[in-house]
Amino acid sequence: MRDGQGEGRDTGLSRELLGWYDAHARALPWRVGPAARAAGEAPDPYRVWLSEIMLQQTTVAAVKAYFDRFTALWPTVGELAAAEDARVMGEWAGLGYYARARNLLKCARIVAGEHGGAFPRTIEGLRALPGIGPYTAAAIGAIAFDLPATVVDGNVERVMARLHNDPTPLPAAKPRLTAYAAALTPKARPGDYAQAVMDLGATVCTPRNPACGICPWRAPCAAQAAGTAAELPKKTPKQPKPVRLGIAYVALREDGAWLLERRPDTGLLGGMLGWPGSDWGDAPQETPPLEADWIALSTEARHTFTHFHLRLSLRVAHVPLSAAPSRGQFLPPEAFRPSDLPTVMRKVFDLAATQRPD
DNA sequence: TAATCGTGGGT
DNA sequence: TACCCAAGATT
Repeated sequence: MRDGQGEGRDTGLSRELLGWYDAHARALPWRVGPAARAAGEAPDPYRVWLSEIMLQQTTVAAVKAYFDRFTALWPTVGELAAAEDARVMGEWAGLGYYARARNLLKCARIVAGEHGGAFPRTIEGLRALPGIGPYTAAAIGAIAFDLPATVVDGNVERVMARLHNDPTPLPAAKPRLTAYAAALTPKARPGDYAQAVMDLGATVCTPRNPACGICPWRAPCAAQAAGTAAELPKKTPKQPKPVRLGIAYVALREDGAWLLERRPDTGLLGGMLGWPGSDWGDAPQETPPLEADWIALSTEARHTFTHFHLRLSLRVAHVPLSAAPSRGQFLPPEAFRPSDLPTVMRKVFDLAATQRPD
């Protein structure tokens, strides 16, 4: 499909984009910018990996503080590998998609224990590690090791759909968009190029109101010519979110300890701390974790997950030192920070700590 | 293949 | 308010 003409065009396109990146690259805590890179500075594969895991389905703005905190606490993969599970899960709390944190630890321990602390330098080797899929393997390979790998994230899908004015809805369009992206990937500076396409998507070729007027790919863009850029990419309609109901129990012992439980490693909020409670469904049943004078709060906690809305009714109780719960364990104040809780559970804490029972 | 898995910000 | 979206992986 790619004849001599096409090859030349593609080389021109990547050169245009790299030139734009040299002038407009975002400065990011985990990034070695184009000037420093040209001067020979190499990125730290640990920092590249950590940032890529955090950035999965997560905005740059949300990641920055977590990245700074993690790298301050654990500057190397070996130190992260030696951390306690509960500590890492607590630091990840609030960032979401908690399987990432569990796989982060698994991966760190494999790299530290089986690879001498060095990340594999091949796409296949990276891809074999927990939490590293097709995108992340390509990103680490290109950015950390300058492997000629093609990254395809949401930015790249959008940029390619517009560049080729492809109306095929996602996710069905992904294989073709991947082929488009692969055909454009240059052999020179693949790491900078990968970051350049993503920067273009994040700052110019945005989902809404794309800034086509300042785009380095304005001339070759088929959607720009057709006037369809803002409508692409097409996506298949999403399923409506059902409402689920639940009950959460917040017990405060007289010495200031809170009754919390560690959720199982699999499923929603896996591996995180939470308040004991009912199942979440159509008709939750009262399942208090201990006998007490439970007081119902008038305000429920509302939270929306990826695929359902949750309304949690709250029950609070003050209990004596002799309290013997059937679930969970009492954590004294010095062993528990509200920031260790996933957001939905922190909402429960905030309501229980501030609402007056009635 | 399709469902599951979080959260905060923007519109 | 409600919906969309963000550097996806796993099963």
